[in-house]
Amino acid sequence: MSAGNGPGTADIENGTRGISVVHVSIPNQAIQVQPVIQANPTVIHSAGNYQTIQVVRVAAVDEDLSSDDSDAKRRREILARRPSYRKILNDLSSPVKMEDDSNSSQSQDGEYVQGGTLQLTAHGDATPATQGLQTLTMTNASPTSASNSTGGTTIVQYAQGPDGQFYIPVGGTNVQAYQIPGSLAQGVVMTGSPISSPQHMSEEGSRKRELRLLKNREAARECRRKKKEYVKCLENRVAVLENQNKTLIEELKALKELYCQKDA
DNA sequence: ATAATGCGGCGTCATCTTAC
DNA sequence: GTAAGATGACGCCGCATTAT
Repeated sequence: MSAGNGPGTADIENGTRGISVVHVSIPNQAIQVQPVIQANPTVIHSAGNYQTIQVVRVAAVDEDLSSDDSDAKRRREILARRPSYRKILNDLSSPVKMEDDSNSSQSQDGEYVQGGTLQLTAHGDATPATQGLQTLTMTNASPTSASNSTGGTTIVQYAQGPDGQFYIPVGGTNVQAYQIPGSLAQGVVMTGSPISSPQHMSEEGSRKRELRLLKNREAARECRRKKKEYVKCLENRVAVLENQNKTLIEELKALKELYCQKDA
């Protein structure tokens, strides 16, 4: 859909689940861009003499969708779960690429940093580590992680004993038994005795659980970070639209005055 | 000084989404 | 269909601010 009224144009793309992405193009001279908005390339794309902003439109609960039963169902779906931030950001055609496991994100100063899901990379000699600690790098893990962190990258130290178990130091002094299943530790060559007995099975189960919790912990942190970023993005859009609204109101006022003068 | 309150972050669980 | 990732919901905790 496209609407061209006066100096500006608007295109609406139907997104998923009641979300529409509205592309609004208005002349450069009709918009004053605040620095904070310019710092966020997801908001404004410049095309010649026009600035294009995108407005996410989320259908209100009672809006339009309530026309029939299928719409009611759709509405329930919307209420049940909003689309993921990844999806929303993709819909916005944002430079914030959320592709597969290589999510990107925006840092506080507007710079985009590489981020994403837990990515384990082995460093050093991955042979049985009775000779010392090995490290795993977790890309874009939270700085508040229990492990050592440097600017979005968390280093997890571990040691592998002669029994094939991996040990992760806890609190710098304690060493907690922790075996990383081979299928889950990407890029890490796992050695160790085969696990078959019921006791080993239960140990394996609890280790799997621990690993799942660890990964989910990291995922939750990442999700919160993305959510904050998303909210920040929306706030920026609000600022843009308020500014645009103000400018248009002033323009309208000026045109009215001009018209009245001409009429008198 | 201390209780009350609000806020933000965290860990976990359950469930949904996505990729294969 | 399944495994792994993403995210909403919940409860907990620590910290800052405010009221008493």
